[in-house]
Amino acid sequence: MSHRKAPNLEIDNLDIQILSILMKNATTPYTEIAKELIVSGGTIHVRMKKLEEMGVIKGATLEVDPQKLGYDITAFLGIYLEKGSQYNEAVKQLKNVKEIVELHYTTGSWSIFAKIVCHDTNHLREILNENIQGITGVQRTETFISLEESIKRQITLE
Amino acid sequence: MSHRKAPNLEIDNLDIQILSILMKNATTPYTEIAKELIVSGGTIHVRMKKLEEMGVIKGATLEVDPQKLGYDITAFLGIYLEKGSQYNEAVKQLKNVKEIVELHYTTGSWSIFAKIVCHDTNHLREILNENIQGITGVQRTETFISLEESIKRQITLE
DNA sequence: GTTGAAAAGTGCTGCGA
DNA sequence: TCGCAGCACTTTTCAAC
Repeated sequence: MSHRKAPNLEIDNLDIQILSILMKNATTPYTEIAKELIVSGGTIHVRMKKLEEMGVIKGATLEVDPQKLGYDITAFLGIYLEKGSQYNEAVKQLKNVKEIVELHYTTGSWSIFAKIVCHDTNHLREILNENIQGITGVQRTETFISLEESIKRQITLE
Repeated sequence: MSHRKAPNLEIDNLDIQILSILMKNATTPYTEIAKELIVSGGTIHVRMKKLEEMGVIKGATLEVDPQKLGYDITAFLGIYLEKGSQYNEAVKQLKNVKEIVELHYTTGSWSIFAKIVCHDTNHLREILNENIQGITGVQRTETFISLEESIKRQITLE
């Protein structure tokens, strides 16, 4: 009887521990992870390959300090749409606003909730007036400026 | 006359281009970046070292898909404090709530604005009731659940 | 500051258990 | 399925421009 063993699609404790280490520092060498978890480097490699194939790992990104690059203002925008059905079209246009780094379709007061990073308050006003208020279906917006980011981290696994 | 030359603390166009490439994919080899920008691998290394020393680079993190790890709910919380002066103490306690991945001190309706990632609606309710409502100074909270994350990216440099 | 190449360290692959 | 060992590649260093 033919019996093809599918790659193990379960995520076990070892996988979680590997991910936990790399989520904090993606440049940690496999050999160091292996030593810490008391397995071989090859095992780390196999597990990482599995996790990539499963789509659990979306990639590795470099974290930069926006302030050091002249981006001083982080703000949140609640956007009211005339009709909920305009969501897709609005998102399409909002994708062109490079200062928007995160955008959600949310329950509650607003249809759209966005996080935006810009140089200063003038820059923020420009984006609001010129790029966002002009989008089809956008009724009005509420802005919340972040005065301090006290927590910024990834989810803690398990 | 003693004249110590400080390391060049300016960020030029080459630095920006290097950062842009690595912000999309932190695993891009230096040799490949060098080839693309038509400089040597050594130069990339020197620039990266400078950017690290300047604190522009905060680290590299592995991006995972929370849903594939059983975290299905992303929500935003607006938290009202009785007094603004309770902020520091509240943050200290909120840091222990592992499901909170981002926390800001904001202008507008709320004192605190948080992003939270959890398993399901029950888990969210648990955190709200048991971990957040009990914190000193927390008056009430407003919850916005993300039904769809349409944009998630880093700032576009220059 | 940049280059190019040598040295050190890491990631990858196949065989064996 | 895991671990070990050799090979390929990348990062790091350094003398010279």
